[in-house]
Amino acid sequence: MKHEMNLRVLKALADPTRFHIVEFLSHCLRGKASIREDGGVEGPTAGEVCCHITGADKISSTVSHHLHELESAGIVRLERKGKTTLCTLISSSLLGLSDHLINLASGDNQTGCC
Amino acid sequence: MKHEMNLRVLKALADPTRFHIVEFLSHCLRGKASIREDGGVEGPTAGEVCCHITGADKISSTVSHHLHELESAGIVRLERKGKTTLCTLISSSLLGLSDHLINLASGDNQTGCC
DNA sequence: GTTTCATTTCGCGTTTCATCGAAGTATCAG
DNA sequence: CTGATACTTCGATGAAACGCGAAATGAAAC
Repeated sequence: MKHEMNLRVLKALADPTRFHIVEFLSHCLRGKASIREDGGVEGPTAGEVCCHITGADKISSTVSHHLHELESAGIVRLERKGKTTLCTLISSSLLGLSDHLINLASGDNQTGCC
Repeated sequence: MKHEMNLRVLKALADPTRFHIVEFLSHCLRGKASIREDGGVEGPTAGEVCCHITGADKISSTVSHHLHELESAGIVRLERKGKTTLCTLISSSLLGLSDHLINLASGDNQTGCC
C-alpha cells in the first residue's frame, strides 16, 4: 500500500542521523543527472557517508545500520562494488511523500479514513 | 531554524496514530476555505477526533497527548471553546516540509551540510 | 454552592529504538 | 595462504515514547 509506504518513509526520515544522511546524499546529487537504471550509479561510499556524519575515518556500525534502514524504507539504494558499498538517494521516494503531504494540506485526502 | 522545524514535523508525523489524526483533520478541510486568521476556525473537537481514531465515545488521554504533540510541532492548532477543544490542521506546516523534501530530491539542498 | 462533561495531567508498565564495542564476513592485495 | 580494508551482525545497554487507567483541572449547567 502507498499509505504504508509513506509511513515507512516518514519513520525513516524522523531520526536526526538518518535525516542528516539523506541531506548529505542529496548534496552529492548536485549537478548530476538523476539515478540511472542501468546500475551505473555514482554516489558516495558508506565510509564517506560515515565520515561526513560522525567525522570518523571508517564506517561505524551505527551508520551502517541507518543506511540499511533507509534502504528498507526505499529511500536509499545500496550497491556493493568490490570492497566498498555505494549509496544513492532514490528521489522518487521523497517526491512520493511530498505529494501526499500536499494532498493532506489541501484536504484532497484520498485515503479512506471514514 | 527552519531545519529544526522540519525535523519536528517529521517526528510528529512518524507515529501512525498522529498521522491518522492528521489525515482525519485533512478530511475535515474538504470543501472549506483555508484557516482563517481571525480565530474563527471551524474544525472537529478533540472528542470527535478521538471518536474517529479509537472509536471511543469520549476522548482518551492518548489522543489528547498526541494532539498536543502535533500542536507543539506546529501542525495543529488547538482552541479551547467552552468545554470542548477545537482542532485545526495548519496546512503551511505540511507544505513547508513538502518543499524541503522536493529540494532534497532534486539536490537543491541549501542546508550547510559541508 | 454542586454536578456534570470534556479534556488534561500523572504514574506506570511495556516496547521500541539509537548507540556502542566486539566479533564475524567479504573482498582484494601481496 | 596471510593480512588488510570495508562493511555487517551480534549482544547489551540506556533513553525515549506509546498506551492505559486514575486522579485532577476547567468550564458550563443546574
